[in-house]
Amino acid sequence: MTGLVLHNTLTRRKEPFAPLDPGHVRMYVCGPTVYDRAHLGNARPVIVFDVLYRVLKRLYPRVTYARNITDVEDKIIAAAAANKEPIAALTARTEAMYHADMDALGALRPDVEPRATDHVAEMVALIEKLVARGHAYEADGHVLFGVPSMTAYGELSGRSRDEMIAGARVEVAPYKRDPADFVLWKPSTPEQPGWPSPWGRGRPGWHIECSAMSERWLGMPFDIHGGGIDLIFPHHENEIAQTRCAHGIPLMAKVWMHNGFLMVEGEKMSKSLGNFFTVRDMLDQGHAGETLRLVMLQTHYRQPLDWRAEGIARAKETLDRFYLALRGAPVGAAAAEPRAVIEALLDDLNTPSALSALHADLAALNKAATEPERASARARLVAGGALLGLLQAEPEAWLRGTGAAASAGLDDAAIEALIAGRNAARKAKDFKEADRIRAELAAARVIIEDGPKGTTWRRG
RNA sequence: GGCGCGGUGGCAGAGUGGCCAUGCAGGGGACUGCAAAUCCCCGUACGUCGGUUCGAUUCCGGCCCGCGCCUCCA
Repeated sequence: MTGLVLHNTLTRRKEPFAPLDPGHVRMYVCGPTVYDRAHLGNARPVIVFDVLYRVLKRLYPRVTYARNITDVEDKIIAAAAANKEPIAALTARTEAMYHADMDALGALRPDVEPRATDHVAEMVALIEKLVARGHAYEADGHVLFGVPSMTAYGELSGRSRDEMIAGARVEVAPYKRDPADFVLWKPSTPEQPGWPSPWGRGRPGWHIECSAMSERWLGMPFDIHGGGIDLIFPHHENEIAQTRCAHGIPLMAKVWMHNGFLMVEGEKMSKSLGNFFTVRDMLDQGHAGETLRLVMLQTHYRQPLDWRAEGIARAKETLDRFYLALRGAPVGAAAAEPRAVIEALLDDLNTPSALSALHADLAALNKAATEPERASARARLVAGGALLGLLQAEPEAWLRGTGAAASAGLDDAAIEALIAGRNAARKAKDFKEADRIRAELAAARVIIEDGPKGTTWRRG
């Protein structure tokens, strides 16, 4: 018994987490469709489930985290055509950018990142099984899942087939036997990417890849399936239908977790509103990945998150405070994570509460009197931060700043020279000159602090 | 229309049937050449109307407001 409690969308409540195999926890999270840069909304689940991954690794001997890469999809086809480049070139480039951006956010790489195009055979086999069991049928070159064939359809999203049809706003394709049926396989034209199948050359529908890849890499059933709240319906509902019906099992994944929606300045992020930001946009504006990560973790994962410029600035200042304390403390032996941080995370990943606990540890470090006490308080803070994927940078490097923000103004040597000049003035009691130099540094966004051990500086 | 989520102090944001969130901002103090940082102290809250209860921000119901999903959007 570890004490980990997670909110399960299937039951709409928090439940104690008990792995199917206590020796091996298996988690699947829906990954990117690689046709464009990852935006902030894509980044949220990556960070949320990265924290869960860290917590699970801390609690269990073995964790397998799988996150797919969707590299066949109609938006990809359209984007490649617009760029006049081969699909494989687009997906490979986008995947590399995705990795670079998620690495910048401090997200650990999953244990496996299966690509859809590497699992077409498994998808075809799964669809054949569904056809054989009477859950799918071929019509007009498509293979469709027959929703009425599954009585339990709708358990995750809490909507019945009738409700879905009643609310449907989209015209039903004529080849569907039932308006709720969804595509497992669709035909490709000669220009479109396609694979041979019993139903002719074609490509997979959206949902089937996750059914195929989660089974291939995690086995069935597995422990945790995660993604954004907007994936509950139809994506996850349909994944469940496919997997359960293909195998005749009552459960695909034990716990289904969904992170809340991300808004920007109170509005839905969209290209038409001009508030659409990619992770790279933020990094290019000079924000550190760790700052962006903290913004995400300051709100509980199931709550809606309002992304605001104000919040980014505050998160940066918060990290400055932590790193300021870490810089001033001696490095000692590694320590255990603070209990309060762990307990907050065990309670359905309550990261705001964990951060609150981390602030208490920060205060403890600032108050610690002796060097051994300071070393141990520092180690606890770093260990607690590690669970959240924070505070792992070199404090001096963090405080001096990185990238564009650091190189824009005075360089390190110039700053040191000015500080030396100011200290000479201070020694001579020429405080007017000392203050002038301080103002000069401040104008270059350099903050200096006179301490008992001399003057330190950081970029604000 | 159907399904679901949320409305907490100046701001962000946890949480709880009766006692503290936390951070920022603000006020006071210590320290400092002055600052900065740090430490100490302080104020202000639970959309609305009812109900349950000895007691509700916390449970239940109505209402108002905001948001998400409803066939390929994380």
